[in-house]
Amino acid sequence: MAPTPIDPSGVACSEFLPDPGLSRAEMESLQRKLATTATFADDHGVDPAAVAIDEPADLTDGLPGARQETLSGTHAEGDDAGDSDAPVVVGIDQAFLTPEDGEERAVSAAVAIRDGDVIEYASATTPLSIPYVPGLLAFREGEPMLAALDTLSVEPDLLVCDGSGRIHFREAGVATHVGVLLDVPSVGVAKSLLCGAPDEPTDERPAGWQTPIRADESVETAGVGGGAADGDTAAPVIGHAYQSRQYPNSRRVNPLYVSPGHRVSPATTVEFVDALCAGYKLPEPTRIADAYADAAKRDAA
DNA sequence: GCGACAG
DNA sequence: ATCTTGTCGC
Repeated sequence: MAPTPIDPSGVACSEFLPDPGLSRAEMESLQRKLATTATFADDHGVDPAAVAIDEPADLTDGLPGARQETLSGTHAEGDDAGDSDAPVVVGIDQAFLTPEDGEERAVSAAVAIRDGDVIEYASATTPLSIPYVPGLLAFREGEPMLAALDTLSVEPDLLVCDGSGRIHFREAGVATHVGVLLDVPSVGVAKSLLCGAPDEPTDERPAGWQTPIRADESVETAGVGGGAADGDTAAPVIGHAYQSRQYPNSRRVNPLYVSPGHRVSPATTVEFVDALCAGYKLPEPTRIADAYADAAKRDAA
């Protein structure tokens, strides 16, 4: 099914499509508009405990098989599919094909997980028309992501994106773009900080540790209403640094930088990521999508 | 002008 | 993101 031309929020999807003709200023303008449309508060009805993953997937011997959904009209008891009432979490990641001579292509890989098990894989290979520019990542990778998500048969209750959401110069990272366009709850998980500042230093923190990331001078806050002179108001929390894993000694692990994409609050974003991590630095949906993207890339090559 | 910046 | 083997440490 083709992407909806206009999403429920009133943002025209066509404006979002990668367009080499769009100037940088125009793309930035669209992001400000998108940020105004985005919701950085909880509006999802998904309990973090309901999406928790306890056992990490074993990726040393290939990808985990997708468990078949029960296809019969009625619920079957005792089949090997998980709880079909549990929320569906979709992790998505990209890999790239850059031939010496040919055109650059993106391989988008989406993994749907329910009740701790992979229930579906979906990927799409798309030509890229825009180079990577910090702050404009969504205009490069957003379309490929939508293409992969479009082939999924299940509806995501929560989307876990690679990269930032609200932690962005205009509060419109790729997780926000995709979340708003599909009007699905989404969070962004980044391995490095794009902008903003942590309340506390993030070095050598134990697993489970977190600290708020607040908007700094480089962040244009969309906010609500007119221009209130924020003289002594604390800068808004746009995300968190979250230490998902740490080694007992020596070698240090950097924290993740997690932020709301759409319809999720900063605090709940951390809860989701915490629940989705199962012993590795990256949350399982992202970790599996990452492996799937590499596999799909090999097949495409 | 310099810095600085997800994937 | 991508180009890439071995290697230090739990």
